[in-house]
Amino acid sequence: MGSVFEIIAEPSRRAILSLLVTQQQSVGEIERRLGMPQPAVSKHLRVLRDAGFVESTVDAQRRLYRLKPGPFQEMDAWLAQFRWFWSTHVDALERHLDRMDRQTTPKKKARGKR
Amino acid sequence: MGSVFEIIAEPSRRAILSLLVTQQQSVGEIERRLGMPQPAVSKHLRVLRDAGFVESTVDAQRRLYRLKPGPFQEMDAWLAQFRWFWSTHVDALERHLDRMDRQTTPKKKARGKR
DNA sequence: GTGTTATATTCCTTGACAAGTATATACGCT
DNA sequence: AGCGTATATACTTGTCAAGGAATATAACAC
Repeated sequence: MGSVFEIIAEPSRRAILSLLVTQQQSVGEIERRLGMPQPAVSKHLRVLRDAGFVESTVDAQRRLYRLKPGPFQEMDAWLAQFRWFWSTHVDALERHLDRMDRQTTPKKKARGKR
Repeated sequence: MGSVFEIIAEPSRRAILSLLVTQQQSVGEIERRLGMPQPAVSKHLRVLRDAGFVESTVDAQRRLYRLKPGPFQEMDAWLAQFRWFWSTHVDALERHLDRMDRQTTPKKKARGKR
C-alpha cells in the first residue's frame, strides 16, 4: 500500500477509478455497477482515499466519492521519463499493438491464477 | 502478473526500468548499480521480459537488456482517461496543494501573486 | 424509541509473490 | 579437458493483501 503503483495494481480499484471519471458516485452505485460485494467496495475505497486518489462527502446516509488529481499526476510524472523513448517508436509500436489486439480479445472474466 | 500495472507495482522493477531508460545494461551492471542479488535481478528481468517491458540480446556470456515501448504506451493510454480531469483542475489544484503543503511537509514554494 | 437503509470495520482464511539459498546452464579462456 | 565468469532456474519460506462473512456504526423514517 506504499506507492501509487501498488494501489492501482488492483483491477477492482482501477475499475472504481474509471467509474468515477465521469462523475461522483455513491458506494451503492459503485457496488451495483461493478457487481461486487459492498464490503469490498468500501475497503477498496478506503485504500484509494488513504492514497489520495479519491475524496468523499457525506450526503445523508450516502457517501459520494470523487477523484482527486494528485496521484494521477504522480504516475504521469514517472511515466514521463519514458515518453521520449516510446514516442520515437510510435509507428513500429502501432503495428505491434495492432497484432496484440487481434490475439487477446479482452472482455469480461477476471484473471488471477496461472 | 496479469496486467502491466501489477508488473510495475514492484519498486525494484521500476528501478530497473529507470536504469534502462538511458541505455541498455547487462544483468551484472544492474546488479551492481542497484546493489541487489543477482538472482533477484534475473527474476525481475524475467517478469519484465514476459510482460513485454524489455527485450534482451546476447553478448558473449552477458545479456543486454533494453526497453520496449508497448507496455508504457498501454499505461499511458489508461492514464489518458483521467488527463482531462487533472488538467482542468490544475489551477485549483495548485492552490489546494499549496495549502496541503503548508500543513504537512514543506516541499517547494510557488510564491506567486496575491 | 424500533426498524430500515447505507456504509464501514473486524476477523479469518487463502493464495500469491518476493527474498534467499542453492544449483543449473552457458560461454569463454587457457 | 578444466576453470572462472555470467546468467538463469528450482525450491523453500515468510509476509502481506484480497475475499468472504459477520458485525458495527451512522443517519433516516415512523
